[in-house]
Amino acid sequence: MTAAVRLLLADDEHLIRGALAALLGLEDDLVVVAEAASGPEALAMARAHRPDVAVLDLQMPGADGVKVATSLRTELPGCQVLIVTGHGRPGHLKRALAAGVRGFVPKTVSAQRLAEIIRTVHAGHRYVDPELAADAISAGDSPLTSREAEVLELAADGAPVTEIAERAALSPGTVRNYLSSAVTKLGAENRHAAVRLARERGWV
Amino acid sequence: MTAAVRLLLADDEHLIRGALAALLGLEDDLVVVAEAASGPEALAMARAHRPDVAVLDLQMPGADGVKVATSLRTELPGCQVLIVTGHGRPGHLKRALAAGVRGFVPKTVSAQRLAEIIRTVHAGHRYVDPELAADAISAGDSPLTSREAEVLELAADGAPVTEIAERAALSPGTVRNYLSSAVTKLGAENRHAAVRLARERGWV
DNA sequence: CGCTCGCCATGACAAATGTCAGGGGACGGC
DNA sequence: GCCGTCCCCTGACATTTGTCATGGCGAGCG
Repeated sequence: MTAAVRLLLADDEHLIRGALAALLGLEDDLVVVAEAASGPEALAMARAHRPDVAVLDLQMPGADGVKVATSLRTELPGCQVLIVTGHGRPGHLKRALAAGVRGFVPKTVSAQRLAEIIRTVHAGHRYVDPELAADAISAGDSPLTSREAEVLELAADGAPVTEIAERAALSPGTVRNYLSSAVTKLGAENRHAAVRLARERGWV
Repeated sequence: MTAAVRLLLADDEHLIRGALAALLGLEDDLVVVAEAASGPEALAMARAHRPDVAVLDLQMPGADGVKVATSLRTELPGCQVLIVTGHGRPGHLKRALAAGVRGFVPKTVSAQRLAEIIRTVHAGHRYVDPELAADAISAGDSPLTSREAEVLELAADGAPVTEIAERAALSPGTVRNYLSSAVTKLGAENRHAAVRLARERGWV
């Protein structure tokens, strides 16, 4: 018989992580060798235990799942990464795939299904939740240029133009122009609605 | 021996709900009699199965945990409500307690601990996570009047004043006055930052 | 009864923001 | 080399905001 798949579980919600560990541990061919509650901790655990598959939550303190995946890609090329997320936004999926993530599923799947997906990913295949994939495709690519996205992000917390200009080392007029074009491209009423839209689509 | 505590589990994330059901089911004195993935479904399940304790996620499609709790309070007075939440904001705790919720815990607790808390709540006691309680106390009460909060909420999606005025059936000038006073009270830079602050503190 | 407070409104002014029309420079593709 | 695109800026303008002063109305309270 082949050895069981060694898993790393990372999620900041102890309740979920523990429950998941217990359920996945019931499968004969899966074994949880490490758990982590934050991004940095996940990295440390991965280095120490060298799992076959890392199951990462997208939103974690310290470093999010995609960042961790990026680091793992170079440090442990043999370790496949599977991202699990509560509310998946189209842009996140794109970023995740770009980071070399092999699987991307919402938390609405059952544990049974997750176990299957883990096996799929471990076998070298990819798995992306069909619904999330459809969202990502229909949402399309971000129409924003990098500067537009950057300025929009700085505008996210409601800061006035002058402050954004300072933080971006741009002239206030330029900031307003970028903001204006971003708002137009997104079809929003104003920059704040634009920020919301961009966030929803995962473009910031 | 006494009969086992009958539980209703409601959470839109199947992964968590299933895992939780499995883990809590392992306890001798707990039995999961119903599961739901949305607010309305939770209500229907509660009516059908009349559980002793309802374990509700705070954020669910349809109706959030607090709304469900309010309905349950009148329909099934014998059913104690325990709210579980990912990221607890101070105001939510306050609203929950006002709705007659008996327990309020973050998802960072372990399943073991949750089982104990369920027993505590079923025994007629209350339980609030110490950390969340501290946050709620230090954050204090909302300084906003009801109209200020209402207008601020309508401003949340970045709508212009005229639109807010329309939706609130107020004059645009009045809206600006309320917004202005809310911004002042919260010590924010502008209304959008104010919305963020109020959200963080759970005041909207 | 007078007081305070929340509620709703108006009008006016200053400041911030959204929009438009420009113009230069860099860089890659045809 | 020319063209398109993105980058960065300027200046001017209309619109939207934030802020303030002011007033009327009703409810709760000493």
